[in-house]
Amino acid sequence: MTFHSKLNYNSVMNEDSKTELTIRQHRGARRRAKTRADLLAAARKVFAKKGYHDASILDITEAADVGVGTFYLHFADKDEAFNTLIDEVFHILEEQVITEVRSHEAITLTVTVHSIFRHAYAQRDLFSIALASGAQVSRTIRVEDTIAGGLIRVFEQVPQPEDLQGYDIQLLARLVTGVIAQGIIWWFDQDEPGPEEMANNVLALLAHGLPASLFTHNN
Amino acid sequence: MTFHSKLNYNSVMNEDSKTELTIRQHRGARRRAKTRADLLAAARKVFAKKGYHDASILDITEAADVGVGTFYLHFADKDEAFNTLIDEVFHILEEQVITEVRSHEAITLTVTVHSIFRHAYAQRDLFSIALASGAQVSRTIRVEDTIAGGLIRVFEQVPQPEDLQGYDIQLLARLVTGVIAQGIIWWFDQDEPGPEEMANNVLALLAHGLPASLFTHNN
Amino acid sequence: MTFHSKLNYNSVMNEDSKTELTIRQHRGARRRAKTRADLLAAARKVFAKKGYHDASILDITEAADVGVGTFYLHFADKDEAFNTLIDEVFHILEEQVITEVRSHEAITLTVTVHSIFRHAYAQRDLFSIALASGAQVSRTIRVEDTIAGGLIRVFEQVPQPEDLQGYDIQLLARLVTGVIAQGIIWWFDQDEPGPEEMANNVLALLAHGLPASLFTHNN
Amino acid sequence: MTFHSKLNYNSVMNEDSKTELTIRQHRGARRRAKTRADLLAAARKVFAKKGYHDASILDITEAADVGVGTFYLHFADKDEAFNTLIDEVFHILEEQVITEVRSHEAITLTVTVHSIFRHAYAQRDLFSIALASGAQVSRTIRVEDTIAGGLIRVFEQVPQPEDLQGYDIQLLARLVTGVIAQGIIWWFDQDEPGPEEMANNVLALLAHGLPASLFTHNN
DNA sequence: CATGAATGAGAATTCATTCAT
DNA sequence: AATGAATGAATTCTCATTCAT
Repeated sequence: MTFHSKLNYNSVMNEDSKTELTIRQHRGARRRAKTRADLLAAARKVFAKKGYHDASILDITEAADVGVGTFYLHFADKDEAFNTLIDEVFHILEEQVITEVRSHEAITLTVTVHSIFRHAYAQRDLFSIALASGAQVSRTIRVEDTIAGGLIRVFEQVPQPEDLQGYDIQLLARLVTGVIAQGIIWWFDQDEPGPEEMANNVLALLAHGLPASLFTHNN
Repeated sequence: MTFHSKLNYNSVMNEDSKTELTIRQHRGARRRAKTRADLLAAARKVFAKKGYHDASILDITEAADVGVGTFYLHFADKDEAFNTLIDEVFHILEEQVITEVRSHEAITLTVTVHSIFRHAYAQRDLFSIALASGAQVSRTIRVEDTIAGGLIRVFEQVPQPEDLQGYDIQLLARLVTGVIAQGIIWWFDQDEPGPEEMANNVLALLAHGLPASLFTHNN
Repeated sequence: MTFHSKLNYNSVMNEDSKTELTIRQHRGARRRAKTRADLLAAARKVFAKKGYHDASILDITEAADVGVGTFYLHFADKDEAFNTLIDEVFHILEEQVITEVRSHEAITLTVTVHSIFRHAYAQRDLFSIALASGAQVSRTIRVEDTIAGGLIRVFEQVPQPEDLQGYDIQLLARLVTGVIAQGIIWWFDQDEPGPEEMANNVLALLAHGLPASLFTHNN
Repeated sequence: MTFHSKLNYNSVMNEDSKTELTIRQHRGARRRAKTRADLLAAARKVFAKKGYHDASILDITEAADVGVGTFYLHFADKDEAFNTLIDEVFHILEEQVITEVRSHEAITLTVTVHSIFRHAYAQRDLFSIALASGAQVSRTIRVEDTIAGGLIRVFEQVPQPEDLQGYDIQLLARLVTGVIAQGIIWWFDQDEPGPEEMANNVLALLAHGLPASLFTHNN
């Protein structure tokens, strides 16, 4: 888990800070980071269990075993905590997918989709909240945007760009995102199939489409 | 808009009811139905604007220009008003899709998808709420269930069932639902493309899938 | 049941009232009285079941099978309906006790107490409400006042007034009322013993008091 | 007033708590206890003035000069506050009566009744509410039960049990409770006579009963 | 830094009462 | 006279947020 971006938060120091003080601050900073991590872990648990709206700050602070006021020392409000949580997971998703994809010779949908599902399955709890409550929380970067963004990057690197001619890339990415999102939502209630098989299902659909007989009616 | 199912509410009449009584009852019932319709219209507007959770009963009654108490004369709580709204639209969707599909020689995905998008586009506001808040409201029949249900019916009537062999119909229906849902969600922020073109986009994806070059990396 | 005191309520007549009109009014008056009686009967039932505060006007009008508005045609508010009910029962109590007592040669506590319990047992439902809710309703003549009043009359007619010398008649009447009231309250939960035996119990206590051994400690 | 049972609320302390911590905790706990006491005092005043049903939470918090929400920090609802109040007084009554009675050679009605009235007079306000509203509040241990319970204990310790033969002890205790309760209710409106004289009146009635001339009519 | 008692705005809900028909 | 739809004041209760310690 990485909180580095937040750690300098309070690092503006008192003018009379001495070496000793610096050490103290380090201790404080460490404690602070620990508390913050506790809060985020608790928030995740609580959000997953109760959903965004029914989760109260008290729920979270109790789960984190800290005082109510402490929450506000780390987050401006519930929104911020939620967004932090979501952002975190998505940054990891992005990084991980990028890394995994890079380790292959080319960026293909196959690799990307597998990678997404693998990560989403491991983090089912958060993805549930994100997909269920995302639209409710104003400032949230919608999960779908992240996925769609990843897909667009894949589409743009297609070897024969003419293959995608005629498609509205943006819309296309969205529609494909829909398939993937539903795959993840499927895990709300059931754990089967696992990520690899799920990816295969989705890829099969995306690769060949549905049987022609569903679209026309020849007699 | 049809509230017919509710209009008989007060129409059970005493056998010995006189013309005068009948008129009286009618006036009351008519007023009642009008108020109910106003409330539903207001609820629709408010839900669309603020989302399920941030809409308060007061918001709704003010938009409907009735007293707070009046709301509770017609609905037990916010949930019930919301569900009424959703149910209504979905019953109409179902009926309309079924009717439209029937008027064709065979039930094809083509017809179904076009029909769904046509209806959803006309009712974009409600579909937004339904797709965004659905998961938040316990009793709601999730929109996705309705769509998936319709798709399953289509799948089951495919002329050559062997074409779908190997597919998990339930999951498949879900995944396809995802594409359609994202198509509708697309209309959250923009009005283009219209329903027919949207349907065509979706159908193209579903019929042929994505270009093979996206999946493999031949050199 | 006597509503005579209320029946002239609306009897101020239009100047142009004709004989025919009078007849019509009679019909109206009869109908009016019937509705009023229905409402009182319903109120009694509802008050007995739910208590004063939890009984709503709607409860009463529904039980009486009339419209809500009708209630206000007969009573100014809930209080008035309640008080009417109580007053009625107490007037009957008074009349009945007076009649019964008169039929005996002399007014004795024995006769009075038996008479009170007989009546109270028959009307347990109303007495319950009166004793339980009486203090809650501002304008109500408290039940205890009625009983105490009756007792005072008995005390004042005692053949040898010197027997009561030293007693504060008012307070004494109250204290005795307490015994009787508790006898009635006893019937909240149980129906045994019946009125005659209850009266005997109370009279035994009032006649001889409790055994002396309870008061002193001789060894 | 003793809130001791609640005072240890926050006093469970970390073993490694330092002096500083102890003080901090004490301050919080002290403030909390003070607020709670304020609320109870205010509730007492408000209940006494308006009765149970007409007292609103707002009335109480305004009288206590705290925010509305604060009430709910200390009591689940109006019922709980009311019951707390009643329980408190009755536990004190019980303890006090028991103590006083013990200090005498034997448990006699004389001592018990005097003790009850002495306490009830000092707490007239609360006893009023308790006797007037008791039946309205579901969970309340009815005041009468407490008094009756005390009396039963006295009756059971009578030196010559055969003296009470033929009496239904339960009912008898209730009836006697009625006398005592009416004595207390007498103080609703007037302050005279004081507790000792009141007790004497009641004891006189209970010891010797009423003059025989009230019961029979010999000429 | 951490705490948790206190706060009060805001939400839901009820119900006595009015009034057009 | 009767009706019942509509009203809105009043009440309970919750919870994000503040702040003294």
